[in-house]
Amino acid sequence: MKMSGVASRHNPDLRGPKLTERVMRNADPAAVSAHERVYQSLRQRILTGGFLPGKAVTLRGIATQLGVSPMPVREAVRRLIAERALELQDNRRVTVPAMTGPKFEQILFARRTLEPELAVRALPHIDEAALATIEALDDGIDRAMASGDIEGYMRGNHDFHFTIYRLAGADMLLGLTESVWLQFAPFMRLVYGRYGTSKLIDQHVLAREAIRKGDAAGLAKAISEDIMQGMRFIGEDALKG
Amino acid sequence: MKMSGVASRHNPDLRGPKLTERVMRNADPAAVSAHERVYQSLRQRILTGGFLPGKAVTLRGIATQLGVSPMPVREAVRRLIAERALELQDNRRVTVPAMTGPKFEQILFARRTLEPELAVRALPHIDEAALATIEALDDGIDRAMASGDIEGYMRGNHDFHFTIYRLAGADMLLGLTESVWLQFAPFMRLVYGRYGTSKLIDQHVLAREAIRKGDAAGLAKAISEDIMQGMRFIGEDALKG
DNA sequence: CGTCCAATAATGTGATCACAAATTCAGGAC
DNA sequence: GTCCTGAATTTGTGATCACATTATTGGACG
Repeated sequence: MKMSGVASRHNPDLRGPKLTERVMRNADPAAVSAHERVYQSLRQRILTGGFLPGKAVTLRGIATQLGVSPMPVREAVRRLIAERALELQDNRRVTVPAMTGPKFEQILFARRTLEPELAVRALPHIDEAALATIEALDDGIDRAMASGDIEGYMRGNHDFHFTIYRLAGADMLLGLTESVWLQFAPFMRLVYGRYGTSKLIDQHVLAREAIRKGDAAGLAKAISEDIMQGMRFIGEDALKG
Repeated sequence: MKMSGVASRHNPDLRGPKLTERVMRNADPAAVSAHERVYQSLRQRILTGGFLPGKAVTLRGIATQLGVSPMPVREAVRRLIAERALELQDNRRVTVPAMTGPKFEQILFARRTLEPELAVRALPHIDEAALATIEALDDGIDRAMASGDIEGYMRGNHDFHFTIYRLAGADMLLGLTESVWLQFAPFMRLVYGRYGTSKLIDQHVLAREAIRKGDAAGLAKAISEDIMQGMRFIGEDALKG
């Protein structure tokens, strides 16, 4: 159980027998740091509802799962805590925070303020190719909804919104919005898991139309409606359940 | 220069001679973690303009300055990067990000959307004691302005706004706002350093009046004006300089 | 069968080491 | 002087260790 002084158990392609013989950092120049990979992995998992709110997330557990040492996990988790995607409670346990009524209401306010703005700013930059991508994403959402693929629906919905928002070229506002999504996604997943995706209505058609017509006011309204509809659906749970 | 296997050079009150004899973690039950202290320290320094935009911040440098090992600094810095208070460039250097025109505009939008809302939400919870605190802070600001104490002015201004905002009980929106402040504070300091604080006008009087009268619309307007005035002043630099 | 309580394991935190990549520095050529 | 170039130093990153604290477990007692 102690396992003292043994060469890295983490990096798979480690061969050298001596302790510091071969650390084998990734030599690829385009390589990305381990904590970045861990971050992206955890982030994606949170956004698609891969973690249950309230359930503890352990550093060593994630590290083993992802085949890295606890170190990069610490940095990734710290980052996600800063973005409020994770929460560090007094007992030092790291969990996905639970939803509360007030928090839900604040998220709704933030979304309705930020996202229509981002969409409107993006509008002039949505060319034919981008529109095609967006519509393909929406079609994927419909398929996921029809087949009850919750994770696919959530990933598609996120991608649909953010491929639009990214085109606004408003990094700072985009960052705020990303943080907001990280905060409600796990809860969204909870509700969908309970009620399924069958009751969902694709509100994105209005947005697609507004984009095609270059109608800024219409796009803002469509995004706002989409937010309201989706959030009302899960909000029925938030305030009561 | 190898220094292998020597007891901690960091924690000052370390006495034990043997390696793992005495790590001397803080035994105080109300103790806060080292990275939290480092975080608060760096954060305060950023908010009062203690770092120059563009200047590199080194982990070991901060660690030495604060008398801790690089470890907690890494976590604090990672957190500040997530809040966009610091920036990790490709060369792996950590710096305070520079201001750009688009970023300035987005910050302005975020502030004008979030802060009046927070103030209005706080209004019902501002009692006599809180109002006294707020007015005392504003008086401090006036003194700092008069004496050209830029750092004092910035700290006072931050505290003035956030003692109000905190009373809104809207943690999530407050977090977004904190992140926004961290992003413009260093630049604000730059401008003040160039032109001084003498041209500033205390716009807080209107806010104080609105609070006393319980006038929500008036408070929102006052906060909005305060933001516009302060940001316009530094914005003259942002877009041209 | 439930309730303590001691022992055991697991977890977050901080320190240190090793290393590759980046930066800085020294000195030589022009 | 300026520009190069290779050595020396510094820096961020990942791994590992040590430790206090928190959770969990396993019986003994009621």
